[in-house]
Amino acid sequence: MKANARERNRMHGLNDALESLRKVVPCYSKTQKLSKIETLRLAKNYIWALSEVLRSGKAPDLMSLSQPTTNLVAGCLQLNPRTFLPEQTPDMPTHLPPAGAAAYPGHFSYQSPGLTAGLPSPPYGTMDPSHIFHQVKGQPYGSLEPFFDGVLVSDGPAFDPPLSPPLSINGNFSSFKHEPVAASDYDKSFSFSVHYGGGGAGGHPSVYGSGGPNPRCGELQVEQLMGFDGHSHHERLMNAQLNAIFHDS
DNA sequence: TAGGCCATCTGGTCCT
DNA sequence: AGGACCAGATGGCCTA
Repeated sequence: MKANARERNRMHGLNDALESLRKVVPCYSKTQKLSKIETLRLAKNYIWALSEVLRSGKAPDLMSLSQPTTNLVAGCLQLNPRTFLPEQTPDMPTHLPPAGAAAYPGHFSYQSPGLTAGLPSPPYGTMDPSHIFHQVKGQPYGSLEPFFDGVLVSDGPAFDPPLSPPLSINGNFSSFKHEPVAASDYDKSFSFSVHYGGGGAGGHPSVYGSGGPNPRCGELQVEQLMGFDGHSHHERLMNAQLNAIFHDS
């Protein structure tokens, strides 16, 4: 019994730490908790993305992303590339779709070898750009350098080999939708919200969900909520890119 | 009913 | 010896 109690407390401490982590990754939602594995993956990618921002001084370029990530960015956001990448014309895509993508424009799909899986992690959470831009932009680099010094030496993406099943993302660029979302489902303090569907069960989205339509979250939407208008177009694009990155696995 | 996620129990191993 | 850590087993809860 004593050993059990210790083990319980130990696991509670672990869960408390995980909960703290949930609150600082850009998908925190009070109503829809990220699973443990999703939290860890998201945190890993969050750190990587922020490191990229610090290293390069700009938002991560889609070209530097893995193919699944790039597909995820496009597929999940369901954005027209013109919206996503304002400088390019729809006739001559330079960033999207990535190599391996099928048809363009209008629609592409990337079928990764092996397993067929849906969106990697479909939390209903939201992302506050301040998580990234206020803390990174506003943070004097000097105070961060001691922490990152000697760490950010690699030029390549710092992603680990995929621990999760390969992604299979189907993106339809032509359907950019604005649909109202029940405000009660989300923390109103967030100004930027991206959420996407997924399968799974157990009261929360599945890590390897099928991505099937769902009354609440059948598709990822980029929405204009309060405060969103205050951001420049470019900044919104950066937010969208980063947000997508954080969901890669 | 199957599958995902979770909490808990439990035995083993390692460390102090 | 006692505590920390780990991993396997088990059962509950929930949703498709």
